[in-house]
Amino acid sequence: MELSQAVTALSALAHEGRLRVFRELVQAGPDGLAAGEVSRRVDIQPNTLSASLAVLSHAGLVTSRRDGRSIIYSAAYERMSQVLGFLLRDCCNGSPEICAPIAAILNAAACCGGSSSPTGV
Amino acid sequence: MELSQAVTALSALAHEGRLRVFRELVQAGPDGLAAGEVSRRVDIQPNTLSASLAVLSHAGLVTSRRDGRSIIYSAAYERMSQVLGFLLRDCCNGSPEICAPIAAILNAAACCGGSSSPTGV
DNA sequence: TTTATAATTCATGTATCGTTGAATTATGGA
DNA sequence: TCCATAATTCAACGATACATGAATTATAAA
Repeated sequence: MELSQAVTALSALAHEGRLRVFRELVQAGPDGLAAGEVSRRVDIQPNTLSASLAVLSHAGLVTSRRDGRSIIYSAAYERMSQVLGFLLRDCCNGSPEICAPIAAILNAAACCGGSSSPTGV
Repeated sequence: MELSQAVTALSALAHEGRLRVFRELVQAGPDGLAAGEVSRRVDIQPNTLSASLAVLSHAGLVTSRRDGRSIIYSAAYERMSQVLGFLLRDCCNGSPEICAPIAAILNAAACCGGSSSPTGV
């Protein structure tokens, strides 16, 4: 991932409405949600939401597919992990002990990061 | 971490110059760098850099201390991990298998996340 | 005290972003 | 075909963010 791509993704998330939308999709899981359903859940007008989804989509953070009259949006989990990986890259250059706690917090937040041993922190 | 704090942090990082500055500090380690040294390394004018560092500082992503005529800036590793954790929270609600790859990438990026077994991915 | 260095603050002009109402496109059902 | 629903696009106005040059504060050395 390049710097400009990371900036685009971070910019997309650096907005209250868009961050709420993104997290709603992240929590919704891989099946995603119709735009109208997102609009109702986060209480954002359809046209405003459409602009927000366009920004997230342009940043590669969500994908979409049509289903009848609805358009279903889903979080792009892989892209999200690339962005987070970019922020962490070389984080402990020269002093590995610094970012060990970071890895621990991330393992805890990613509820399925059970591949790491809790005691190893 | 609250939504508004996350937005503030993401906004601070959603800028090419500031992101370069932040990563430079992340890679520099806990000892940090003097503002002037950062200015030289990322090739940004002192006054512009000062504004960037102020934004990062306000977002809690860097800390500073005076040393003689210099002011030393350091990355706030804990804050960074809080932000990343916020983005990941509840990411696999209902389908844990989805975010397993995310945890794997993060463990790889955080070079010291060696507590997880590579084969466990 | 005077001078030089390090960094910040301030004012300003420009550019970009974000929301909204109205109009438009696309699909499904009567 | 005609109508209703779902979502997007467009134009426009207001607000916010950015970079820069000049001035200011803080520290150290002569």
